[in-house]
Amino acid sequence: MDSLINYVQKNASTLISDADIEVIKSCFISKRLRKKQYFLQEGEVCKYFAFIVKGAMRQYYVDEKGIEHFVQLAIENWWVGDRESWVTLSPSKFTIDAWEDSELLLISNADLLKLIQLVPAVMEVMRKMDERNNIATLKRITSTISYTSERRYTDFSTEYPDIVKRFPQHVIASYIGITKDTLSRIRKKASRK
Amino acid sequence: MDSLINYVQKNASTLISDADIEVIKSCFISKRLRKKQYFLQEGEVCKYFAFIVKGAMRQYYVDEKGIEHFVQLAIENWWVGDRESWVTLSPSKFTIDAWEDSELLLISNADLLKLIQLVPAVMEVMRKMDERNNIATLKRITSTISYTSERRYTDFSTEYPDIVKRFPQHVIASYIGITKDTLSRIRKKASRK
DNA sequence: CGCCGAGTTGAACTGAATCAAGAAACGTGG
DNA sequence: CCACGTTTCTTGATTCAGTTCAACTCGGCG
Repeated sequence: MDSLINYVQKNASTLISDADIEVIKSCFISKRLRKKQYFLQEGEVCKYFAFIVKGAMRQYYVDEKGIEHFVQLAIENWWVGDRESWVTLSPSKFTIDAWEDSELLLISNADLLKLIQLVPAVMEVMRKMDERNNIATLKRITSTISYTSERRYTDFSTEYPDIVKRFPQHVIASYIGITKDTLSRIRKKASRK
Repeated sequence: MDSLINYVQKNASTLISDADIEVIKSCFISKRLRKKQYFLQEGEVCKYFAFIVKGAMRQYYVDEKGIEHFVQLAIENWWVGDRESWVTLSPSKFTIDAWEDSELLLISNADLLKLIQLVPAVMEVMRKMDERNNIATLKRITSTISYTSERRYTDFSTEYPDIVKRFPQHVIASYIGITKDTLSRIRKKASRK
């Protein structure tokens, strides 16, 4: 729990009282996942959004040919979940699983809405989370529609070196929208320098 | 102004009082733009986020070769602006201009933060806006990393027919990450049915 | 009328995908 | 701790989707 409280405090502009800390804690559910375990399977409703205390999670879409497209990769102090399914309680098109043994803190949309009312600082923190998310995804889109795959990879690995270290190459490749074969060749080319 | 108030009321779960409406109105600045006029030029700070009362706006990134990559297209009842620049007051990498004569309602980040404090319903509305934005951009990413350009175009034009109608083809092409030539061929192929 | 931005089209080219095969790394159970 | 199977990564040959470039058309609009 501490890392969540830390995260909230770091992103809030005011000091969080001990009473508020207790309220926040009471809204989350702890969950542990082993590597390869599912957090969400395609077709299920994403009842909980998760704050990652420890571990690494992958969110992906499986197309008609059965190919997995990784749309989000998340590690400690990030959030993971299918926002659309979580908000609308509709079945998800995505699958989310643990890539490392992970510790999560779960919260339902209803509980988060309540929590936001009770502790205004949480509202601020969530707004900032959304804000960062919006900014980051727009950058990702700019990158995919503007640059070559080589440029996308070098940009990504300098911006998120920790992510690149913790997931296998074929996952990174999929995330930036290329095949593992192409990424292997890009890396080979880049290392000859 | 009415369309903004409408937008707020539609997205709020409680009734907005007349007093609140006055407060909201007082925080926004009206602005008219003629077709082709800039709202934001690369290198400037995006001081204001804009609610589009009427018109159509384009946000794009110009790469080293001088090619424009359209990252956002917006019409009535949407928001436009460079979120990162607006929040951090750093120079923007994007250009935003009017594609039709437009009427905008502008607000600075500082004023929005104030307004959120004064009128809690606005907080709720902004959160929903962010939420939708996050969901939509993740869909866009899923689409660009998973599908062929043909599929991306048909999906986009069924989901946003109004956008497709109001912007020229080469802009739409850039938005979905292909060249105007390719889009022209895709459309030709699709019409032979 | 003349010009300019938008769209179309063909031909040549190219970056990346696909397919297949082999090497390396990894982890799990005996 | 070794052996075996699985997953990951590499590499070459081929194919293909999409780009590039240039020429031409069309439809406004000043």
